[in-house]
Amino acid sequence: MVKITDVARHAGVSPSTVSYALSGKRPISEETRQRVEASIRALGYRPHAGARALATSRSNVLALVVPLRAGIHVPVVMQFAVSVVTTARGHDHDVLLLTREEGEEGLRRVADTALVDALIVMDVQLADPRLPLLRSLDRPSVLIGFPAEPAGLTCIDLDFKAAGEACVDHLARLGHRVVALVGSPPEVYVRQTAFAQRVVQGFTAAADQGRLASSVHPCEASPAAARAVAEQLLREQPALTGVVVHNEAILEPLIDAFEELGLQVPGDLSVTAICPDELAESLRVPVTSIALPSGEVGARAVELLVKKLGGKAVPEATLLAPRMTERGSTARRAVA
Amino acid sequence: MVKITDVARHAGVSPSTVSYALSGKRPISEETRQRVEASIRALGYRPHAGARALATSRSNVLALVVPLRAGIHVPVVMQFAVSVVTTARGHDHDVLLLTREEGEEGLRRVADTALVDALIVMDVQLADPRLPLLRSLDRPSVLIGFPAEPAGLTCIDLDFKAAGEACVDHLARLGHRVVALVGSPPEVYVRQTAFAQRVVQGFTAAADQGRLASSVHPCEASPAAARAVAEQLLREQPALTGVVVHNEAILEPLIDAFEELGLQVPGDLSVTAICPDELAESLRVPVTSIALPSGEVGARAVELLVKKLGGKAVPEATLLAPRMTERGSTARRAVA
DNA sequence: ATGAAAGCGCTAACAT
DNA sequence: ATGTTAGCGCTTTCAT
Repeated sequence: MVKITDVARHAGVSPSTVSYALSGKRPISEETRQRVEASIRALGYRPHAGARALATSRSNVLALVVPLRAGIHVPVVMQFAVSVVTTARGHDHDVLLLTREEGEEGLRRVADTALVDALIVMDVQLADPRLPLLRSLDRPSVLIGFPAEPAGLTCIDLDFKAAGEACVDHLARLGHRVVALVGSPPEVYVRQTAFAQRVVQGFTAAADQGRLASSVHPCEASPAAARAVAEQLLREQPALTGVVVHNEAILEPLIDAFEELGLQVPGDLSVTAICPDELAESLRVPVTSIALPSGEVGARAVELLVKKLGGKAVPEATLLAPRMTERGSTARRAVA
Repeated sequence: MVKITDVARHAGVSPSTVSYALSGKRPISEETRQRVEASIRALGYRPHAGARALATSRSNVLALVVPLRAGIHVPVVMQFAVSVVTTARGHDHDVLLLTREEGEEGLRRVADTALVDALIVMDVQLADPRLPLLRSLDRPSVLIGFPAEPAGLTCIDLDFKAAGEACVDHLARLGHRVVALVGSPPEVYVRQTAFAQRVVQGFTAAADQGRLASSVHPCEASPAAARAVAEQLLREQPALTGVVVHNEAILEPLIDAFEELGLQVPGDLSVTAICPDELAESLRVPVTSIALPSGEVGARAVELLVKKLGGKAVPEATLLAPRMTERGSTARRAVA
């Protein structure tokens, strides 16, 4: 292994000069900088990550904790992870992948051993058991999603409440008076995952304010469950003309079920969703939707973390405004 | 930060005793071990990862290079990654996530800086530009997939050739005489991704040997493309009764298209696939399939790597035998 | 503008 | 069975 002293000898300078030439933390004459850089290339020198971490107490590694449980749409997690890695690399950091299964002990481990400088935690629940730990850790973190008590933590997410509202407002503007929210699987609500709750809040609030009749229906991630919900809605809410779907897995089967039950989308029923744009675009009936901007959230999360690592203050809460794209699945309510 | 000398002082022993108590690399009297462990807990001591890496030249971190390109089924990648992380943790290792976009320079970087001890590379192509680098690196690696020239490398994957054969054999045994393979998007073949090619080889070889008429059809990952292929097959191969699908994204739309075109599955057409079990199970018509065992491949890859790190020899090639599960989508050919 | 040298926290000879 | 100590490779203070 070629080390900094090898480079120093080859360039005829001291190790510290090589170090400073690399970091730019003190002025180096143009001439010696050239010689040092030439030697580095000639010898193929790479600073040893562990040695550097030891000397600087910085590993330049971020931890990313991903969920892998029922009811979470996998491509969203993946896209998020990729965007975190890409953005982190742009700031000279690498990313250590942790699963949620490691629990609090896992977070403590990577933080206390100084394996990582900071942490990004996905899939935050309203009362997340990891919150006290994250508050007490000596390393900064960013949460994806908002817990019930976000004080003292840095959180970022799509503004799901606003997203729920935007869907209802869109439907109301098109003249719809009876709307339903088909949501995530029951376990997601039982777990009190924040984002699912917030959609419900926004949906309900906007419906109440606009004096729409509304109802909420959790739904398992299976075509059969989608079919069941569709049948139930037709039976119990015959006046229904607007549906908001917040469940990637059943968006397509649900629309299929409605059509098989004789309802045209958007002729008889307007459907809008909160889901990744790629999904909304790819369906047989392209769906008007609020984008789930996983890539942007990931990138912003890393940027927040890098700022915190640099000692800069960052806002505790970052809510990304919902962005709606109209596609073919919503239309003005047909007047009977 | 609490360090090993703090623990030593607190326990009234030397730092090396603490170190050895932790590693078990030399005998410690039961009594002092107790004292040391008590002190460790009392102080909440965690060895500094960087310091340890510097002293041992082992970071206990594995690199995982994931693809994120068109034509790759995301859940498979994710499941693989999770299984790698879980298995690695079982061997006291962590996982650094790299995207393929970092290229050879990225691999060289994490290897030469000693950030990682070893590498797992997914989505290997027949003539992968990273192969020479991986051969020359001073750190062990395991490839997921087989390049054209695997000599000197450790590779593991499902035996895709055998999988292609098994599908044809299954169909042949049911009396089918004209079969088609609906494969991955064209770009996957153009890129010469090994596994796609091998399915074609196995499919074709088995068909030729069994004297079945056969044809191969790449297919984009869109319902429209699936529909087009279905129509083309009916038009050009009216005698077709058996289809092998190797393309997760279009398995469901393709079956839908066949049925819309008036073909019952499995009454008129037997369909078998190479795909994750969860997908095959979840369809309206559960599909007879060869499992894509991402979890097992990930776990085995880590185990191979850990063995290599331990200085043990491992086989260059590991081919996982295909495992077929019969579900509702294949049946004996109806005799006209 | 550059060099010398003292750590960073841990492990593993080399003692005893 | 345990202690002493010399590094591991790098950064950064302190000199000059």
